Amino acid sequence: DWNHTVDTTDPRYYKWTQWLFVKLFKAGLVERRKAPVNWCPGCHTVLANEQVIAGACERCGTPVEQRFLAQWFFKITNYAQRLLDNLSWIDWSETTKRAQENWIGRSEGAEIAFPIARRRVAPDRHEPAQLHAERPVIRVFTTRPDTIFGATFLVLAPEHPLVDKVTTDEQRAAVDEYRRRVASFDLVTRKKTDKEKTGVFTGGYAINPATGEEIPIWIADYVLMEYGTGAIMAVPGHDERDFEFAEKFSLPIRRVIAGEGDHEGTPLHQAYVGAGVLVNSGQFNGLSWEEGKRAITEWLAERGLAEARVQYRLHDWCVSRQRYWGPPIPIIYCDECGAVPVPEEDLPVVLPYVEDYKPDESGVSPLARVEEWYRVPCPQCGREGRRETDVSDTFLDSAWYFLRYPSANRDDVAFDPELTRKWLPVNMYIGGEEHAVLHLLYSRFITMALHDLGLIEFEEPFATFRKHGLIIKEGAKMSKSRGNVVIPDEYIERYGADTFRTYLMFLGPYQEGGDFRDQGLQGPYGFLNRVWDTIVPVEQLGSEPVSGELERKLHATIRKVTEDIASLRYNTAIAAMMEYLNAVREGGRRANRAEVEPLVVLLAPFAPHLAEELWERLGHEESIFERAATVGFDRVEGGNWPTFDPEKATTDTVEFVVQVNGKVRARIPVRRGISEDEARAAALADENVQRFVNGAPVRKVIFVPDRLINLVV
RNA sequence: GCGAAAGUGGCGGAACUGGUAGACGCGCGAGACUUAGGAUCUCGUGGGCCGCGCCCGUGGGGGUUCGAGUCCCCCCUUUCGCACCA
Repeated sequence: DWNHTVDTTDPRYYKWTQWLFVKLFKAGLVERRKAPVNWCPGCHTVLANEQVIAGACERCGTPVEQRFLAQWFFKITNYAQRLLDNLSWIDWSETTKRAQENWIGRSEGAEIAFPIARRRVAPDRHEPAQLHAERPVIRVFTTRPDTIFGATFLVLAPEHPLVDKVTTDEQRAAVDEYRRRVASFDLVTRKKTDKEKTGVFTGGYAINPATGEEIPIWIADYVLMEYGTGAIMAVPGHDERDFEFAEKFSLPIRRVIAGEGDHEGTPLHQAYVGAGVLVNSGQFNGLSWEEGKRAITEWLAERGLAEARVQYRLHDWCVSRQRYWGPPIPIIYCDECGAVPVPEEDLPVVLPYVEDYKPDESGVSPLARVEEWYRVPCPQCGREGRRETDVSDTFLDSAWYFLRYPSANRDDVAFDPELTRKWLPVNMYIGGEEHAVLHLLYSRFITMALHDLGLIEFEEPFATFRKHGLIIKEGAKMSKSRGNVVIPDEYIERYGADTFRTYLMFLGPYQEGGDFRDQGLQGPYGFLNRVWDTIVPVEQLGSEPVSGELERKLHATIRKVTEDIASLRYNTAIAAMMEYLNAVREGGRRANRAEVEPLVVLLAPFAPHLAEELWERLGHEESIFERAATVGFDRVEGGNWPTFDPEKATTDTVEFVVQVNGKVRARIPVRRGISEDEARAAALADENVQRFVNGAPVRKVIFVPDRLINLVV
């Protein structure tokens, strides 16, 4: 519907994107904070986690670095549990749901406090004073509190804020050197799982709250600052990564879980991560690991040293970008009032025209170079203020666009409540799988947030989501560098849009994509031409009604096409129409009008131009698309061609396959609803069957209603 | 490493809840019509003995069943997600 288009770069659209930002800001769902963020050196901007694909920028493919910067975040993590829970009832493809599930990454465990020990004193040194006073703690997150008696050391992420505090003078140089090295890696290098473990000892110790032992504190880059607390208790006996680390640096490995056939002294040649019973764990010995988890967490919690906790892998959505293109973030900074949202009546904040729009290495947004634009008074106190010069992520634009369509022509509201109630949520959404954790996740979050603000009545934007497949060319992924990109215009010029479109639907299952081959266009091209040749000139069409086998075939085709369209099986829908046309043209006979008219209607969604033209030539005033919208075997109202009706359209007889000892020997017409005995008699009456039974006694009859009779002799 | 999906003619792909494997299309072969055709039409087209017919055939091996592309177990291969997430 061309009267309802949206353009996210139009100020009349992004005004409402900014409005949305302000709404969420006022609801406490937006926050500016300093945090480790992904920096793309190619685009000169920060990126959200979802936009880092295998360590590289989603747009340009440059490996991403980590930087510690103040940025705007949407608190999507507040919705982690709901985003996860709702997956159980929305009708989405399993793979997409699983991708979101993995991305949200819920794990249950405990956060445990390990008090930092007084520094072990070398004989000729004094303890530094600052470590005595408070006994600060290192908090770790673990999913295996049951293994705490086996925690023989701690590992901090190199960026962990307590690293300085625990590092001793002797180790200072080594620690600093290691941290520098890690900082120089991009994320691809850092997160490689196959590289050897590295790390250094800080010189500091912590107290294992379960055993009371002093255990060494290390830093290593396999511990990530952005997950959990950025620190782990290492249990080498029961964690593969910790085991590898302990082996390399000769740290103690202790068994605290005994699997089947193990006892407390069974040596560990690799981490044992399976189920089992607690050993070497004091009063908890003998508990199963599941019981152990609960009991140990409770025991530590009583002493204020632990807390059961759910951890998500999902992070808050970093929405600031240092690009030029994008809606300016509608915030004004004021020395007195802080970050003040732009009042709704002042929206949109229009992107200024600039000559030099390219971001640079400095990390400062291009808008920060436009002083006359960013210098504005504070909307609250009127004193000198400064606009936020970052723009918002373009994924924010698309996270709510579906709400805008019905209200696209309204400048007074983002989306009209009445229209929204009428048209949304989206019934069927079809898109690429690559958006599983980008667009689809963001849209769900925004929808939930708007729901909670009372602005819409539903909390899931897309009732049904289906992914489309990827189309490859001659067996290879299309790419500009390979020079095998399909340019539709070239094909449309040669074969027409109808052929091109029909071929795309025909070349494979829609949800799996397929292989685009130039020669393949011949099929649909010939088919559509044959449709034309069969119908034109219309004066020569016969006027008899559809009858006999062809009538059955027509009903079956209407049904199949209808069902296949609904289930996105376009390739078989088209095949069914081809089959039907072949039957109509069988032996070069003249087609009847009643035989071809329904075909034109069925074809309309695939070859609209052809169908429209033929429909007109067949003498119809009414648009084919109005007609097509009413077709369907459960939705036909009137109409002048036969329609499929499961009650009426069935015939009395049906062809049975007759097998003798499992081999097909005959096909016989049999009345519907026949009994097993009657079937047996009918089958035995057949000459061919008699030949194979050859007088032998029938020991068993296998009877599949409406389908098959198998005589076992 | 974890998870998921998929392996069917020369090719893209059909086959509903187990019931004549290869629909439909491409390609190929033969023929017709044509001055000609890369247009159109007709017929043929999984493999083998190439004769009715029979035998063998859905990645490999086993199993369940009267009957398996379809269900179960093991293996192989490919593709796609996630990936040092504690």
